[in-house]
Amino acid sequence: MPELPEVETVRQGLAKWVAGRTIATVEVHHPRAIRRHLPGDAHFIAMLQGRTVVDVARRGKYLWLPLDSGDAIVGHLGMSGQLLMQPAEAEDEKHLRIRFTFTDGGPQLRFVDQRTFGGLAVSDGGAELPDEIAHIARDPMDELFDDDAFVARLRGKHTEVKRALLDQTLISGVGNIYADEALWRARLHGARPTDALTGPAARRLLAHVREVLGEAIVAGGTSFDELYVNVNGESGYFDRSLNAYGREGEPCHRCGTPIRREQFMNRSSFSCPRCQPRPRTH
DNA sequence: CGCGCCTCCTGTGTGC
DNA sequence: TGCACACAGGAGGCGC
Repeated sequence: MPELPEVETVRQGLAKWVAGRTIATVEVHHPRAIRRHLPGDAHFIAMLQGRTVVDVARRGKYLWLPLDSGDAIVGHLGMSGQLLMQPAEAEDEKHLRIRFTFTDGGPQLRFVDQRTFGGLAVSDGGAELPDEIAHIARDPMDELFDDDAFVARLRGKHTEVKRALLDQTLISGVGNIYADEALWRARLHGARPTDALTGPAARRLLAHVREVLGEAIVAGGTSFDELYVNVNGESGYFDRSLNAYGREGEPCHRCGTPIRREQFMNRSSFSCPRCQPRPRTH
């Protein structure tokens, strides 16, 4: 499930393989793959053909490819999206949605997406920061992320701490897996109310978020199945380092208590019953 | 306006 | 063996 470390791994691969190359052709194989782009496929294609990719940028779980035109390709992988570099002769993937070829005749860029929660769009004049991403907060790996402002906003919210970590307008890039991992490291239950967190506790949590994201980037991300791979089709190996996510019934790596699984926000949450006691409810 | 629930989508695994 | 259903979950939209 692509979160910040997986998207950053893809970004690095794309930067290496497509920066500086000029787009020759674009094929759209599925209508849902083009997101929020009202003018349609023809316009999407026309704005991209003949353009040179200048760079590959990321904020949170969003990627964008600034073009020499000043526009940008904006992408989100959703649940199952992949951006793959493939030789022209490679067989089409079952869920191939968009294909880019380049004027140098080298490897193609393919957007492949089983569940079609992901998609690409063209952002008019979005090379610097696409409008489509303007509402997304900076992520904690961004050197301009404001720790003080984050702590103040977090503590000012009237919600549960895991909900806040998943709020991409507060802090971006954290999804279900890394939220659970950061909460485990911080010894906090996800249902803890944000307005009851002390400043130091909020700062410790942020430090743990940053630490787990950093370690996962080094590992190339977390792959449970074939749905997340880098641009060369390779899996990340951070799943070996997980302490909470997906470990229901297995011993906590700190205290040995079996990890519990709870339903939260219509999805699974994993935590240690002993290290992360549930807050008292009133 | 803040908060939280619902929905989109498809392949895989499980239980009867 | 086959069918029904739960599950995976990011994020936009909408209702309270």
